[in-house]
Amino acid sequence: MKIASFNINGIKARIEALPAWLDEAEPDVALLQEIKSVDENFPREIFEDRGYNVETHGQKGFNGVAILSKLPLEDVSRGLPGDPEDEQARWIEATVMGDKTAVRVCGLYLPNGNPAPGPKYDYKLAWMERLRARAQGLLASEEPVVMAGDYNIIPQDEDAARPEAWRKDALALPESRAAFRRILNIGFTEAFRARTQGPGHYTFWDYQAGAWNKNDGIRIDHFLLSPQAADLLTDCQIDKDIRAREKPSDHVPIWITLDA
DNA sequence: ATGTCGTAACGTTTACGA
Repeated sequence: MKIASFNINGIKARIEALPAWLDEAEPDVALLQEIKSVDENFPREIFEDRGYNVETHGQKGFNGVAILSKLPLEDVSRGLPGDPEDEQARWIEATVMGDKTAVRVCGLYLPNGNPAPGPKYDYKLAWMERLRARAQGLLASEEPVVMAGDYNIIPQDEDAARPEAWRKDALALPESRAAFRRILNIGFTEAFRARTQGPGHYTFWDYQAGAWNKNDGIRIDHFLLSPQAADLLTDCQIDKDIRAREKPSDHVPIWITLDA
């Protein structure tokens, strides 16, 4: 089972590039972030024509997540538990029925949190605590669980080309990194680091200041696996080349394969 | 020179979020 995560930065803007990548990469499941569309306007037919089931959780203008799956989906749930007041569309989960095993798949768009300190940073940290609580609950199922998306977290200095430039940024502040590690510490495995060590691996390059041409990137899109999912992990890669194409997102896809 | 995008709206330009 191939599961990909891709922050597309607007479905309208990616209406050509996204299907082109899907046709090449052929993920069984694609978790999308920043669809920037209400559910009614999401162009589901483009994906249904390719054999995908489409589940969206959108809002007007910003945020928004979606699951595309060629495998059957069950028990779709929208919104991260823990705050009924939270209007932001950043979380969707569903059970993917694999040939051998069912996998609980969660797609997430974690708040950016800048500027820090401030109310946006407080929201980010509170959201991460809700994420930890949900992760704890999912662990209890003792089933394969995958939580993937744009975490807006640079886990370590080696995950940025210029770590000093991010020192005071919400993506890299010690409190942000600690909140991310708290989720790892309850028993989740970061798939990319389970298979690849060392610096120079990025999933995001800013549109500004020629960041792509200078390879001035950061690694902020991640797959976290429960122990039962980590047992099934066979690969994890970043589709870096996508960033050099016409009208790219500022993020590139990251994907895993599971023996499921 | 905060240098780029994408989206929305009291829109042919500005504000906001990233």
